[in-house]
Amino acid sequence: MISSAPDTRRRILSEAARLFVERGYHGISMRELALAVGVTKPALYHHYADKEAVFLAIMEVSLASLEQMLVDAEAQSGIHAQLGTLVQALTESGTEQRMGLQLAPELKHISPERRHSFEQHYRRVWMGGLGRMLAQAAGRGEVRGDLPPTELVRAFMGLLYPLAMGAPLERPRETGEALLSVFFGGVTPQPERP
Amino acid sequence: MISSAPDTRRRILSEAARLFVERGYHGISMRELALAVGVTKPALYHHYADKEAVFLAIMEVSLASLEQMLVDAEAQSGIHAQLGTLVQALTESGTEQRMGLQLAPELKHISPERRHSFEQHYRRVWMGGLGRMLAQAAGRGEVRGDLPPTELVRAFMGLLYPLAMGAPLERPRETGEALLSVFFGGVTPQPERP
DNA sequence: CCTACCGATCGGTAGG
DNA sequence: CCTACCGATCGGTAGG
Repeated sequence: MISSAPDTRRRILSEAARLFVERGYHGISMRELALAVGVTKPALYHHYADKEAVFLAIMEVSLASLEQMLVDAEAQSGIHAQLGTLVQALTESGTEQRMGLQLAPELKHISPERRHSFEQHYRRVWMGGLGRMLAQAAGRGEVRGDLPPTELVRAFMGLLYPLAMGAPLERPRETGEALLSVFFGGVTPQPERP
Repeated sequence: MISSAPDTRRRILSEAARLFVERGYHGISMRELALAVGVTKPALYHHYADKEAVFLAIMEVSLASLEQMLVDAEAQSGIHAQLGTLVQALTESGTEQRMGLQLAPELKHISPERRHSFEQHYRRVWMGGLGRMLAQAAGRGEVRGDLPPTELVRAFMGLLYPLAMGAPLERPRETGEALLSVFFGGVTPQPERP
């Protein structure tokens, strides 16, 4: 006889992530989540201490997924291949992997102690990882050195925003390539460069 | 004897905007809002039919402000001056004018009919205005013609994202200029261009 | 004493 | 614009 606990936990996180993205942290109740999963509400509390624990578990899983994307990207050589790999991973990944980015603004609803702890982790992994890649690229002369790495990270994260947020894109791959092309080359025409 | 109703309405929107940005649509109650404004809860309902009406009133005011920024920007000649004017207006404007951008994701909590009506208005004014400016610039050869205007708008709105969202920036003017510089020139070094 | 739940209800608060 | 409330639902927990 096999325990179904791990599967139940997985289904809780999957349904909760979908509902949190759709309606926000305060937009769903533990009752609705329980109904969507197909268990009773007290059963949710058996698996997760409270609503915040459910939310933070989703964020941790998603952050681990983003971290893996960063590792795969950094294994490439050259900033073009690295960010291309990252953008491709983001556009090809299911909704689940992007949810960390989509749900990040909802962290404001989590109690300060738990929020700050996770935010530290998030910033270190995600913004830290991007910052490292861009700073090393600047060191190799592959990107402009006149802008602080912070601003480069900001610009790149801004360009990634349409890939993660809002309604699903019609042609995510093409949009990803277009955004990356703007990030590297800008929108000013450059007849000299083919 | 002067009626204080207009002032009360203004204060309701001001406090509500602050609270909605801080804690999200479902994160504040009409009781909290009444307390913050210094009126009773039923008094709120005297001025606005319901919670959604308060939220949508904030969005309409903010969209009118964004529309004025677009008008001022379009009066400039050349896409550089136009977007520069727009970014400067965004970074110099108080928090109030940016709230339409910050609160846009919270529209998902508004009932479909009222939401769709506003979203149409929003898209026509904001994305439509940006699209018009960028398409005309492409027609003048000031921006790349190989990317669809939709993608150019997406890229620009993505770059604007850090200006509006998240914690207030330390040096908004410099960040605005850096983001605009990436939008126009990209991050690839161009030794030939001074 | 464990995992995996159940039906019922707690004290408070939501929008109106 | 107030006091005084409503139907319902909120996040979380009781005993078994």
